[in-house]
Amino acid sequence: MPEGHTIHRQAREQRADLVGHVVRTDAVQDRFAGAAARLDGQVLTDVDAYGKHLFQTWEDGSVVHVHLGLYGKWRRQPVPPLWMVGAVRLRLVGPTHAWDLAGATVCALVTPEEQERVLDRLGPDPLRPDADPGPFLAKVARSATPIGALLLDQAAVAGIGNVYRAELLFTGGIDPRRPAKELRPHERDRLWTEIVHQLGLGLDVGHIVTLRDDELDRPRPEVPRDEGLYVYHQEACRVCGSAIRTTALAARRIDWCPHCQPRRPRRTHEAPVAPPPG
DNA sequence: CGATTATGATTAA
DNA sequence: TAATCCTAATCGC
Repeated sequence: MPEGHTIHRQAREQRADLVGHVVRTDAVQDRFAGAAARLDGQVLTDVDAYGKHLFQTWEDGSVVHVHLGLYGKWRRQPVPPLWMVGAVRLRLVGPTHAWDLAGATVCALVTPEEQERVLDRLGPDPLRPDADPGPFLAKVARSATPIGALLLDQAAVAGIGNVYRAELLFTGGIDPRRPAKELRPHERDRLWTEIVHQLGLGLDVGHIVTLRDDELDRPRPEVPRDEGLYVYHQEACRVCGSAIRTTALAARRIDWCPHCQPRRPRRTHEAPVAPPPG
């Protein structure tokens, strides 16, 4: 179940396996049979990821657009491919490895213009080196939407999913229910830094692992946990032990620590206390 | 073996 | 907000 880091990882692996090679295709599901037949025997010239969207560019200029959605999966196996799991919609067979696609929300043959239209709808992708945080920061500063909902809006920032939004707000120390525009400038900037850092870590490691700065140089505490997460589907906060709270935001569950993510930003330096009147 | 849940997103109401 | 697309793992009976 993929967020942006997964898609970028798969794009990287497909580039290594398939780009520059003649690819044989095979479509098990009828709905994509025609497209697959057209691609069969062509050289795959590029694979690239934007947010959660994957684009494969082929020799004749056509583009395969894939969005895995909630259930979609790419499966990689050696050549010749021996097994087939589920309803495989598209099979790409390269010189050494084959890639099977199943369950994707989107698998379509598009033109470069249609690809551009998809990209136009996306906010900056933190996993792309040229990502410009400007539009994201401006949206946060302007929007009354809860920040926890805005992080799932792919037009605001591309590639964040339900696990990352919860974890990023934890490492950023922000209550997900706070209206975006009420974040302080340093919290906005910090949030973008966290997004770039944590998704980049996920891309390198191959799965979601969030790390707060203060734990970077420290062995992680031996607390039972799923996949090294701070709050998502956790019962107690790994840092302070508080009971994790859960609610729905943008129609998805979100978990947060009421102590590490206070509703009001905690002041680094307490304001001078005014002498009591009278 | 059926019900439930899931790292997504669009469309209709 | 709800229904829908569609796959797979997990859990309860």
